[in-house]
Amino acid sequence: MTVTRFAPSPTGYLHIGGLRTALFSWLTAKHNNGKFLLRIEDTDMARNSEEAKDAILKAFEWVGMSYDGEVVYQSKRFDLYKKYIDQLLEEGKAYKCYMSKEELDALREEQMAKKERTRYDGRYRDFAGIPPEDVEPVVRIKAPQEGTISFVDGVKGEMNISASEVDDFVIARADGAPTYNFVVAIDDALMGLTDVIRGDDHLYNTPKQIVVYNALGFKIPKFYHVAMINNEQGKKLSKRDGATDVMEYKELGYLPEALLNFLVRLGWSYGDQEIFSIEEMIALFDPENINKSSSNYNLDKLLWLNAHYIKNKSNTELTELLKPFDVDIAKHDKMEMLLDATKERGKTLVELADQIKLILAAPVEYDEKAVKKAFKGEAKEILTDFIALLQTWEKPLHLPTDYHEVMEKIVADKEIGFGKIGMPLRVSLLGSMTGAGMDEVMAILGVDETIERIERAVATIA
RNA sequence: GGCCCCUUCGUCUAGCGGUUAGGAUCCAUGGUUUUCAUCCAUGUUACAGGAGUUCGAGUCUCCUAGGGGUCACCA
Repeated sequence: MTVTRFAPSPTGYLHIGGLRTALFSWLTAKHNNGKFLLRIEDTDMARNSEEAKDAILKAFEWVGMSYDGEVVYQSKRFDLYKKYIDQLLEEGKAYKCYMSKEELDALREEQMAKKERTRYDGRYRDFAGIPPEDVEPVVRIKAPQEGTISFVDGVKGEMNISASEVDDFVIARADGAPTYNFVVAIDDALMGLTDVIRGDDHLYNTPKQIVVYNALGFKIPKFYHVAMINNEQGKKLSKRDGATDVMEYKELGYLPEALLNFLVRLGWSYGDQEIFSIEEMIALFDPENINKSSSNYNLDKLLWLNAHYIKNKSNTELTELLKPFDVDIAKHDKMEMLLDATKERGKTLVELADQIKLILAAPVEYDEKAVKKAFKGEAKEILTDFIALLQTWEKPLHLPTDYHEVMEKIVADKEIGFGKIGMPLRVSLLGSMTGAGMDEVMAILGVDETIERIERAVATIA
């Protein structure tokens, strides 16, 4: 059975790039009817935070990616790691290193001066003498001293790393706490991982982890190293480039399905297809098709996808989604009409909410440019006549088409173009030059409110 | 600096030895619309550079350039 995982360290919010690797892992598991596990990498007590962990879990909840079983916390598994450290020590596959920090620093400086790669020189690997008393030892694992460590990466292809690139790295700190590369290998093995999909930045951890797998006799999973997401300029994504925290997207009015659709197409594709429902992603995703090269974040595409998903949401769903954006129209008797008139005009829920607010609340001020363009010439006269026409209209005024008839009448009577009445009317009702169709707006407002708004506008025209 | 990875329209990408190098987004233009948006149509724009292999190279090899990753008792 396919088992994948996402293993964040709780040092901050869930990053957009992290969400993509999580998505790839999740899709791989779902596609194969396997399991997707979540593990919190909190071995570094000094840098962890409970809030960060909660924030990550919350982000997962928002996008709807569910994990199987219980969340695994590495901080609760120290006894287990200790057992393996002792085992390796006993088997002679690991050893205590009494090198002090000062000595290590000196070694590094020397290597850097000689422009060599900085690496531990293995001085305690076969140490049999009397250890210095004032140094708490770390435990180092014996890495192969010659040859190459090879593995097939599902994204990068065949990888061959020279043994000289991997030194006898620390698996237990002086205080006994295990280190990252050690516990990752153990947990991935014990949790039954078959496929490890993670960021490109872990590529060089892989040979180290393979050393651990081999020392402990664990089965090595398949690795996939996914390239980074850069900003539009191809540089590392930073907060200056817009939202990097997944939850910010929620606040900015993005739909999780749009964000996921956007992310899945960064580094992966299925022919020419752009729109993927969650079900389609699951059905079609294959990590073997992940691109080798890094991709750039592109807001235009996200916006386009978001608009697409908003347009295709039902009005009922939309009323719920709009609530956090100060628009509660669940009980509005013209709810359907309101959304039909606006849902194609907002690329985000924020924009959609703004459109609706424009209709719900009478304008307190009129857009300056709009006034200049619309409230001029015979506008005042036309609007006044329009009010009169509405007041004396004998047919029912309920539907947009009803109001359209009134518009047609005034256009015919006064022999003017639609624009002559449309523009001043729009500014009168919404205070702006753009927005929903007039017929719809009037039908939503009703005759009384419509007339009131026009009267108020007329009063401002000199 | 050592080691490793990457490079097709501005951006996301298709392509897997023979294509007028395709799609999407963006932008522009036109149509629809009382405005805006939607929608539809049309258009501009790409194989980083250089050698080779081959009858033929975006696709294979090498070199150069550019970009990125990594070298912790951090994850």
